[in-house]
Amino acid sequence: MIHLDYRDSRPIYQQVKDNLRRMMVTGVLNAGDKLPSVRALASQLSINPNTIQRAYAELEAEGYVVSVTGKGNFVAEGDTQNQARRQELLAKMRPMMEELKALGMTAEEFAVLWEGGKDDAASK
Amino acid sequence: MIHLDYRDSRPIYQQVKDNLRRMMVTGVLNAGDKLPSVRALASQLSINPNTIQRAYAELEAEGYVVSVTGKGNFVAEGDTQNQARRQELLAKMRPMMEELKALGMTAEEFAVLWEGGKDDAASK
DNA sequence: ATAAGTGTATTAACACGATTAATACACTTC
DNA sequence: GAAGTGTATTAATCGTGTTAATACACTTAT
Repeated sequence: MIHLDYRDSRPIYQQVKDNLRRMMVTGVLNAGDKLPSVRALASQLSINPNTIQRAYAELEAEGYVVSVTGKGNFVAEGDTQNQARRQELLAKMRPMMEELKALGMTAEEFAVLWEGGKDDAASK
Repeated sequence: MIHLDYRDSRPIYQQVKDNLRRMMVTGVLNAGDKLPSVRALASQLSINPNTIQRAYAELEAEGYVVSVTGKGNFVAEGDTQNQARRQELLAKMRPMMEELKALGMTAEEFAVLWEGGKDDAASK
């Protein structure tokens, strides 16, 4: 079941996306399952259908969902999901890694980081 | 010399930051050098002193600059610069790496990525 | 074929946050 | 104490992201 939190600063469509993604990853929803129609889900959550549409569209772009005009939205195959999501994350990380290289970071340091690097998080 | 481009969508303070950082990294400015005062630089670029102040403040937070009230802003030591910039980048990357782990990405795959991974960039 | 369901596209209103400005305060040096 | 420096606070402004309103296109079943 999807639950929205209006005190959360994150946009609605993002909350919907995360809810659905979690349900798909955890097996609450399985490949091939039909998702609620944009209007049905919008009505159920008392929000605009376009907001659901946006969530579905982005999930499709990420490979989690397959949309078919006139029929509905369906959960994509698991492998497809992972592949697409990986590409997305890696695309974001690549430029940062380039700069880290330029700053002299070594492959060894990076390997350590992948494990569970203990650093002070100096986020602004 | 700092040059601003008002057709650029990036904010002024960001352009100032990048200009200064580049000058420091390329050796046009060296550790210990005194930077122009916030008012002087603002006047020279015909912008508000607060904008320069913000640029300097963020560069200081990133370890590139040291500010001393009443005296001025100075270029920090090179090592400090790198350390701070690394921390910043790693802080951004960490959550992404966490998700990649959850998606089943292995240390080996990641090591390859560090080298020069050949992928299609599926940026939306 | 037509109605009722589905997803999609376009446009506009709205709100919030980032950016910049205005102004006053605090410190250092001469 | 005057003239330089950085700092803090507040407010105005402007963009952009988010959501809504509405119309369009496709599929299925009656």
